[in-house]
Amino acid sequence: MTTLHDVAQLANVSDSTASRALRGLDIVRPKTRAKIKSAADSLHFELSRSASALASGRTMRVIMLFGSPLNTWFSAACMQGAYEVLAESGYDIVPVILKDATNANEFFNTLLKNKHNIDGIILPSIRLDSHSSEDLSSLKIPTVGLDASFSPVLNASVALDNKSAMRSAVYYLQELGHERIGYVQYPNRNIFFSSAEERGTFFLQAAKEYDFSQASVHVYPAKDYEVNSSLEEPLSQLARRIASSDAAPTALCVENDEAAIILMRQLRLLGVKIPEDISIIGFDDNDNAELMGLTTLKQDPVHMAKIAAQLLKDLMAGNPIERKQTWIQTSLVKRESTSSPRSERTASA
Amino acid sequence: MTTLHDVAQLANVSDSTASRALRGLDIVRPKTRAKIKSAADSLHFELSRSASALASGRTMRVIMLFGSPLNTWFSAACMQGAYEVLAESGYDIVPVILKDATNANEFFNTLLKNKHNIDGIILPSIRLDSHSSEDLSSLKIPTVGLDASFSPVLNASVALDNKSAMRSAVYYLQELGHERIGYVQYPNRNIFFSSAEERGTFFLQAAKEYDFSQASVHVYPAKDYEVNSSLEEPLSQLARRIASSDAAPTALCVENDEAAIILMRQLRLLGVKIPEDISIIGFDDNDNAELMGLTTLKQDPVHMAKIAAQLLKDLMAGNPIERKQTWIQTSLVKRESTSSPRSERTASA
DNA sequence: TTGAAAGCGATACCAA
DNA sequence: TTGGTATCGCTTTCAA
Repeated sequence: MTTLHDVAQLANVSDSTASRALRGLDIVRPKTRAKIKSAADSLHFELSRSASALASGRTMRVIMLFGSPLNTWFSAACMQGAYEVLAESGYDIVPVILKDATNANEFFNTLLKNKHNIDGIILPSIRLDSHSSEDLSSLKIPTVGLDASFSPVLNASVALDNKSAMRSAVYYLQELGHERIGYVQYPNRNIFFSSAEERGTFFLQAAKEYDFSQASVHVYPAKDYEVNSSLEEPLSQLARRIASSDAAPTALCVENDEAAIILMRQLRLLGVKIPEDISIIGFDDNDNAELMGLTTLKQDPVHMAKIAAQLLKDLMAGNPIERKQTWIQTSLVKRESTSSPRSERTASA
Repeated sequence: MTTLHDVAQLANVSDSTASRALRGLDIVRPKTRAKIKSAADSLHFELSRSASALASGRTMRVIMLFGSPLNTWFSAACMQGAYEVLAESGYDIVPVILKDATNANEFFNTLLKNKHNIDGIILPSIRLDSHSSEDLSSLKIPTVGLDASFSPVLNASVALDNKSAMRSAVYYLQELGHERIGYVQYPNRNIFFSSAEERGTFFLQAAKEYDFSQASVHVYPAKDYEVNSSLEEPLSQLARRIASSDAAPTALCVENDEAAIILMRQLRLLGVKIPEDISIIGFDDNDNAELMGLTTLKQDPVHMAKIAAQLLKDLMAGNPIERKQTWIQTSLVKRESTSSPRSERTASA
C-alpha cells in the first residue's frame, strides 16, 4: 500500500510538503507541487480518507436523514441533488433511514453519539420537537433542513412556499369559475414531518382571501383514510362519497400527485368525468403527473436539495451564508385535469 | 471530545479491553463488558470511525457505482436494497455516479486509487471490458455485480434471467394466438451496460424456439430512435411506422415499461386500439405499469440489490459464498394491455 | 516555502 | 481474560 510518505520520498520532499501539495494548499511552490503531483500519479496514490479524517478532524462524511425508503420520488431526488453539489468536493453522502423512530429521541441519541463521525447533516422533511431540538443544537454540527421551516436549531433551511402554492391553486380555480372547491389530505406515511401537512390550512386561508364562503370550501381530512397499505381502498371510498353528494365541489386540490391520480381514477370508475364534472389539481409533478394529464403544483426536490447541500457546504467550510431561511416557489402546471365547471360552460354556451 | 480512553478510565480497564467490549468481541467477561458499556453510555460515547478504520484497515465504506442519476427507478431501488442489508452492520453505503466515463478507464483509475478507502463495491448494470477488467481484479476488493452476468473479475454477481423472461413473454403471446410479434429496443442512456440490451436477442431466440417464422418476428432497433432528450418524438415516429404498416405485428414486447407506456400512448393517439389492435408487454413493472394497465415482466431491483449486498457482506467478512452467479427470475404480470389478436377474436366469435 | 515531530483515536499483537 | 505498546497514514503546529 503506497502512502504519502512514498510519494514524498519519490518527489524528494517532506511528508508535510507532499500533503500540502496534494491538498491544493497554495503555500507550495508550483514547481514543487508539479513534482509531487506527478510522483503521486505515477504511484496511483490517493490519500487515505481515514488517516486524513483522524488527523484533521474532518470526516468528509455528510448524513442525509430519511423517514422513508430511499426509492421514493422525494428521497431519491434529495440524494441526487445533494450528490450533485457535495460529491465533487469529496464528501460522502451517506443515507440514514429512521425506521421505527416514533420517538425521535433514539435518533438524536445516535446522532449525538456520532459526533466525531459527521461533518454535516441534511434533514429532509423532519419535524423538530422541542426535546430533540435541544439535542440537535448541542451537536455543533452544521445542520440544514430541507422541506422544513426554519427552527433555531437548524443552521439553515430550505422550504417550500406552500402558502403561495395554495393561493395560486385557489386563484386558478376561481378564475376558471369554480364556486365549490375542496382539499383532499393525504395520510402521512413518513414518520417525520412533511410540509405537505400544512397545505390544507393554507388552502383554507387562501379560499378565505379569495372570498369563498365557508360553506363552499370542503376539506377531506386524512384521518378518513388513514391506512398503511394501499391508498386505493380509502380513496375509492372517498370517491364514492364525493360522487354521490349533491353539493360536491367542482374542483379538488389533492395534497400530492400520487393520491390525486388514484382519486382521479376512482372517480372515473364511478362515471365522474374529469375535468367536466370535477377538476383535479395535484402537487409535486412527479413522473405520473404528465402521463395522466394532471394539473399540478410543481416542485423540484432535486433543485431544493442542491440548495440545501450548498448551504451545508458553506457552513462546513465556515463560510457565512446569506440567509438562514430560503423559500422555494412552486409553479402551477396546467394540464387536462382542470377546466371550467360544467355550469359555467353551460352558461357561456 | 470523549475518547475510548475516557471510557476505559471510567470503567477502570485498559483501552484494549474497552475496545474489545465495545465491539462485541466475546473474549470479554460479561461483567467487565457491562461495566464498560454503561460507562460508554453515560459518556454518550461512540467509536471514531476514522480511528477504527485507520487502525484496523476496514473502512466500513461500500461504494455503489452508477452510470445514471440516483433518482431513477432502478438506481434508487439498488440503494434501498443495499441499505437494508448493509446499514445494520454499520456500513456506509456511498453512491458514486460516473458522468462522462465513456471510457471506463478514468473510473477504474479512480477506484484503483481509492484502494485504501473502500471495503467493497457493488456494480449495478456495469459492462466490463477487458481493459478495465484487469484493473478491477488487481483491486483485491470484493466486488459484486448487479444486473450483470458473471465475469471473472467479479467475486459474485446477481443477474436477471432475461432469457427465461423473453421466453415466457413469447410463450404467452403465442398462447393468446398472436402470429406476428415484435420487439422494441430502447436506447441505452446509461453509460454502462444494462442487461436490458440482451433482451432483443433472447426474444428472437425464443420466437424461434416457439416456431415463429423469421418473417413473422420483427425487431425495432434502438438505433432508430437514439436520442438524449425525450423519448416521445422517436417513439411517436415508431408508432406511426407501425400503425401504417400492413403486416404490423399484433403484439409488441418493449424493452422496458417507460418506453412501453409512451409507445402505447402514441399508438392510441393514432387510433390504434390496445390491446384490440396491438398487444403490448413491458418490462420492469415500475410504478406506472399498474397505473396504465400494462402487462409486463416484473423484476424487483430492491430484492436483487439485497442479495448482492448480502453476498458482498459475506465476501467482506471473508465468509465463503454459495455460488458466484445468482440468477433471478422475472414474473409475467398480466394486465389490460394484452389480449388475443383481433383475427383470433373474430374467428372465435 | 519547506521540514521535523507531535499528535489524532482507535486496533492488534504479544505478554502476562 | 486483560494490559502494554507499536502502529495505522495523515495533518498541523512550530522552527528554520
